[in-house]
Amino acid sequence: MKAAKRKKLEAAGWKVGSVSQFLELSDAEAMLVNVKLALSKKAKELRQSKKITQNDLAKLLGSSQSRVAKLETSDRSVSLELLIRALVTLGATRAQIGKIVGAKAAPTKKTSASKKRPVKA
Amino acid sequence: MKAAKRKKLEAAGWKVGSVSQFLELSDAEAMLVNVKLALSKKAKELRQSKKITQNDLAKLLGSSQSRVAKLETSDRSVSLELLIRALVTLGATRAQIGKIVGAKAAPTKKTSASKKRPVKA
DNA sequence: TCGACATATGTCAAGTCTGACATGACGCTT
DNA sequence: AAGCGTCATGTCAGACTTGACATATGTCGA
Repeated sequence: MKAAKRKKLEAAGWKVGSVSQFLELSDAEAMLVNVKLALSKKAKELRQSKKITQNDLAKLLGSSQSRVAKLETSDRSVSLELLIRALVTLGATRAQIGKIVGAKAAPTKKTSASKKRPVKA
Repeated sequence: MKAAKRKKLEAAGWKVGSVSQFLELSDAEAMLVNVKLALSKKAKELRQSKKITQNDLAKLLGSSQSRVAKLETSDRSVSLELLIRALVTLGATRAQIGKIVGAKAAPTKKTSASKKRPVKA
């Protein structure tokens, strides 16, 4: 990296160096995990309050019971998009979803050993 | 679908039938498009306010300039996840992101002919 | 106990997203 | 004009996500 560029980045508030990228990424990653957790929790609550089964919701979503189950247990294999589609389908408004996303994570409840990466062994 | 089940769903507020699923899905889909638009707009603003280039951000994200460009132009091929990673990396807080997600869509500005699906021709 | 239902977990083929690369367009500075 | 920096767009192999299915576990009432 050229000195001029480095200077520019530092001026913008970056600690330039290989460490920075790593830290920023884990920040974002951790944040995403929390958001997903909150969203899936809400999805489960909403579905249950509507008194419909995972299978019912799956049909409304054009998906399957197993995916809805994974959705509600925050399985690694569910995307943010699916989570939000589920919430909207369950009647959540954009404002409500925004509120969940914006809410600070609850004071680190023992988030039992989150499993490691091998989505595809 | 058995009558009992249908009754249960209707009680929960669903118009049961093939139409319902379709409507719910396009609802969710449209909402997601709007949210993505808002997020990418914000990402571009944030990056520019930090006076860094797409390439700089790409490095911080562990991605590439082209993907950041697609990100900022709301290309169909960018996920919500990437958008949010970018925002966090740019320093946005969870609350700020939640606010964007929750904000109602601006009164339908002429969203010039959004291209059709062939992500992969 | 059995059967029906609801939910959880594993697997997989098919579809989607990603980083990387190539290239094009535009504006500046030299 | 040529070179450079910045951003946009197309393409592709590899990684990830999805719906579907099989199967396991738990619950409840007959």
